[in-house]
Amino acid sequence: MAKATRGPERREDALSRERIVDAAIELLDDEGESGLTFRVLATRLTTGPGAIYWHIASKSELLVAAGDAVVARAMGEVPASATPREAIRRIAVCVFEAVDAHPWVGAQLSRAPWQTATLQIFERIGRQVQALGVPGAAHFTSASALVSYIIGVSVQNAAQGRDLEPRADRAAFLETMSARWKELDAHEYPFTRNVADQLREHDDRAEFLAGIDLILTGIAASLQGQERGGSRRRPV
Amino acid sequence: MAKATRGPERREDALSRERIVDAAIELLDDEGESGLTFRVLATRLTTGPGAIYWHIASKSELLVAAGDAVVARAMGEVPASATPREAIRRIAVCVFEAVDAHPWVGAQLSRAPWQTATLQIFERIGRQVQALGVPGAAHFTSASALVSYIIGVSVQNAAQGRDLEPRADRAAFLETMSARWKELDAHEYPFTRNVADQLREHDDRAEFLAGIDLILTGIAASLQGQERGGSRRRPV
DNA sequence: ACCTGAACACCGTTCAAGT
DNA sequence: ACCTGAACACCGTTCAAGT
Repeated sequence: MAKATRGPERREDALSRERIVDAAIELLDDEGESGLTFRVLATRLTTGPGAIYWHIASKSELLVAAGDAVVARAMGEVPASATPREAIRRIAVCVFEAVDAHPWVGAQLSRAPWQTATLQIFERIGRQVQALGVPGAAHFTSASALVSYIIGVSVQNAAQGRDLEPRADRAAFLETMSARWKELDAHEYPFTRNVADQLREHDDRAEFLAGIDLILTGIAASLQGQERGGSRRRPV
Repeated sequence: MAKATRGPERREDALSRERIVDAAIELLDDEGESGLTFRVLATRLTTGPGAIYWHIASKSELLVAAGDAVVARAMGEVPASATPREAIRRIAVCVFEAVDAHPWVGAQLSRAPWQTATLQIFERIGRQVQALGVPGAAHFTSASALVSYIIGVSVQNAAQGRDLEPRADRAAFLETMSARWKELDAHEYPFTRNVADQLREHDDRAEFLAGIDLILTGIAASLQGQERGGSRRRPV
């Protein structure tokens, strides 16, 4: 099939920022963060390491671009939903799963905050915070808390799985970890020992959403306190 | 002053795991994460790079040990407090400030979750969650949400300041960032544009605590939902 | 047991030289 | 304008050899 491209004709195999970033994402997914090397990347693109520098200034710029691209695609996949609360949960899950599928994005998100990637998430969450009826003055704080939580947990979740062998039973991992918690010093770690069983049975995605719900409940409670009315609600 | 040490006498300048870790922390604080090099570290310890490997297996082990040490010291400095709610806020602030003072710890915390450092925070928070009256089955979830938020935000906050010049007015940084937000595309980023002023005036530490409060409020509200009938317990 | 420091196998990045 | 690939200035890590 012939494909109609616009703009000046380019060699199919010509280097471009876009091709480089896509190859980098592929390489990062295949080999992990330590697998991304200008030499390997150049080989995959059938060129030399120097060629890449014509299109991209540095490795860190490449990582930022790759992270932004992944987040942008994830945001594009957020399904529409009726209520703001439900929308927030969906955006959160999309970020969580995107980072889970591309663990290196996590490192990127926490390394470069207020980058395009974070901003996209912030904007999407912010609109829903607004829709929730949060007063203007609290927009930033509420959205910020949600975004921080979403990114923070996603990153930590991804880091957790990153070192596991490809299919290495997550269950087995939790099992050993739980066993280790039970062997902790009873005087130093009483709480942790007690919840060791809950660790074994827990579902990361569910815990993540439970945290979102706690924050949403907190926001809702604050709303109620703010609304005029005789009886002061719970303190915020 | 002569100092009385116990155990076998050792040369004052002998290498030891402890001395290496302390030197590493100092180096990391001075020069940032990229400044920690086995060669530089060896020079500071007036030895060769190979010597370090007798005491420590790898650079990543060194980073973990350094991070653990910093967190342990920070936890030691948490002041006592009357209510669980206040205690949680204090632990949170201590972590936040420790990571702020040692930005490289942030990367470490999110790179190696469920490491000793995280566990220490988890344990401390968990005890207070328990004291809050959260039912046993929700212990893990509540503590986990709090710890995730605390670490997540601390890490992102540290990453934010990390690239700033030593004293480079944070205010100036927020000013430029705020200005940039106002120039964003009105169709793509309506929310972010609107809160650009709030970004400029915001206080990271205050926003952080506001988020903690939202979660605590959420927990308290859940407690109340759980208790049937009269709400005899005071709000958290 | 503990330390030394040269050597190995890599990196990111640059740059003269090509097309 | 864009690409090539050798070369530079580093890394973490190892290991024979010393004490």
